Amino acid sequence: MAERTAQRVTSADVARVAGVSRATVSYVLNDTPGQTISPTTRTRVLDAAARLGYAPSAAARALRTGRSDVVLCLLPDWPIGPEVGSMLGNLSTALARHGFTFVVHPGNREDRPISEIWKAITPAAVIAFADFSPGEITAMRAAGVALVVALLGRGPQDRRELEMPQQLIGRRQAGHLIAAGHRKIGYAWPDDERVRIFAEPRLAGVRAECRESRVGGPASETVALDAEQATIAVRRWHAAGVTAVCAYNDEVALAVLAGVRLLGIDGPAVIGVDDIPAARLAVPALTTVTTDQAAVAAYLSATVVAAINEHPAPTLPAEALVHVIKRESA
Amino acid sequence: MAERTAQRVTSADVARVAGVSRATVSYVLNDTPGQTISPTTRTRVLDAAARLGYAPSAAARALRTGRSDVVLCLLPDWPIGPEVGSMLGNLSTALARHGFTFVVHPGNREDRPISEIWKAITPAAVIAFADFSPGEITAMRAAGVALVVALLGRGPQDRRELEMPQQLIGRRQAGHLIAAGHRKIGYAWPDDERVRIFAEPRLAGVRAECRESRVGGPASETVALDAEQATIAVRRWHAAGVTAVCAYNDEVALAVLAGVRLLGIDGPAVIGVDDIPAARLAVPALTTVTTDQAAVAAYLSATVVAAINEHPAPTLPAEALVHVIKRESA
DNA sequence: CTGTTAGCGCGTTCAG
DNA sequence: CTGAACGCGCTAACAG
Repeated sequence: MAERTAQRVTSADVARVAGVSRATVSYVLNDTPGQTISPTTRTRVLDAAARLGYAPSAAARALRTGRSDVVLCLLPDWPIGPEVGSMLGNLSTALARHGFTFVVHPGNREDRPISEIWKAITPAAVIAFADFSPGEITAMRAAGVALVVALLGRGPQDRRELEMPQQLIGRRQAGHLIAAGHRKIGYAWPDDERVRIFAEPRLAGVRAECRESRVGGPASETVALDAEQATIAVRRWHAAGVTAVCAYNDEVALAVLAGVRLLGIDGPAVIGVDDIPAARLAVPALTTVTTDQAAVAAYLSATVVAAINEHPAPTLPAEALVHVIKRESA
Repeated sequence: MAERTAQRVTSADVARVAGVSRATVSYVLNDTPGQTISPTTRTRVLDAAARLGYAPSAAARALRTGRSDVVLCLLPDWPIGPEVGSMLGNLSTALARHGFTFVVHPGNREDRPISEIWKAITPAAVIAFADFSPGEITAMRAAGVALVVALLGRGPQDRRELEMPQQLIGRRQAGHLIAAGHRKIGYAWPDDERVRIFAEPRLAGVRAECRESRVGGPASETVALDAEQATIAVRRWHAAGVTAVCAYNDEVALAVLAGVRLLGIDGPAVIGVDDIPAARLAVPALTTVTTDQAAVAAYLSATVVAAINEHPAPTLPAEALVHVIKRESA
């Protein structure tokens, strides 16, 4: 009995079974424009491929075409929550519809230079949350990466596709509080340097909204995720006459609420970001702001696809992107 | 002025600059055993490679060797929290130390057959949370994927590396409550079919611990993430004489606490899983159980590396893996 | 020892 | 619709 060495099925196998050349197999399977293949042959090839379970080697294709259908996303090393998680899931779905395979690299950037990563993947595009260095961008371009997107960051030379949505979050928070009659706003800044990249545009949004409404600009206090420590910030706001606080996210908001409770005062109104499950279970139930992650994902997907095909970039449907969920805390 | 077409640097370029053959370049760069290269030549090659910024084409290498250094992790479509996120980060770090590139695919399995994904990546190993079908496993093996691991699942033929830690979580929860004197335990089951794969082994752990301690086995109630709805379960437990509840995770635990608060009763003790930030901020502060994600990641990494090198698999240091964080709720 | 030549792996694509 | 070459790195066989 022969050994059942499970060999990879190649286009040569398909060609042999179908009784045609490898070139023909390629033309049929790719629907190559400008090549006319008789229906009979086409069927034979398709049948053979199906019967053999043929799967083209991604490596060979990437080698030949110089580009893969993989879109790589580099995650920063801060803890990602379910919100980002669901956005990535949506993005994956959206890109899949355009024939791209979406993968995420969760490693700390310090582990190994990011060049190691895209070298191992040969992606069509790279998406990152933080900035790239100019050298990195050059190197990637040279290696055939079609598109490099930095979602957030400071470099003026970069595209920052997520900057707007983040600012919008701050604006909506402040707008909600101001509409409720508050005239002195506080900002609860996260006690984690790593999320600064998100916190900055959010605070900028709050600031802009306050300025435009001529409301006492945000009094920013750093708030750790600890009731005891949060009391310090709460006391300061209290002394400064702040009546409402925009928090970086729901967790920080919960910390503020915990601080208020600990002090036993009739604290400031609080509004969070994300609508984590714990938000609606808190006392008082937390008013918060959510982003339509599916819409963001669709926008990012469209951006990537457009750039790879050298089409103009789509515009962000900014208005409908962020919603306030009104509960008891503000 | 010539066009500055940023061409990819290939080993041929390095060979030309160094004045040697491509084979020599390969030998030097890979430290090929059994080949002795003079220090002079070696330096010349290394220098040239460095100067040109040479990066071997992963595609070509994968094509030639039939294997890439990528380890692919397929995520299920349930929301992943920071805990899993940090585990993936640790796993990435650990695998990087062994020369592997770790990527995660966050897409829903319904989007496209998973075969599309590993075909596009040609990974050395695939890790998934749920089971693979036998057909999938065969296909992957045939395509050269060295290792296929299902972390959780039911197929007896699969490796289930994470089942133990999950059961351990349940055991620790129940053990803590029993040690505190409780004699009738409840279980708060999540209202999300997708996490069943985690919930089942955890509940099994609780059940086992109860049985061994001859304690009133877990009275399981489904608890939605809503205070109002949680009261139903709390009432039932109350009527049944349950004095302490193990929750599927911290969020479910918070829902139980919210239900208790709403009823205004002197509710059961509650213990969660994960230690999310909101746990310590709750009233009462939530007692919970955490898993040492770094240890799990190290173990998984070792498993993957061992399997790829066809070494025996390591054993899981089960004992030190799960810790109780005692707060006020239990 | 030191290094070279040659051919493979597999899908794509141009000239026939 | 086919033959043949190509993209790039690896490695067996071989010459100095």
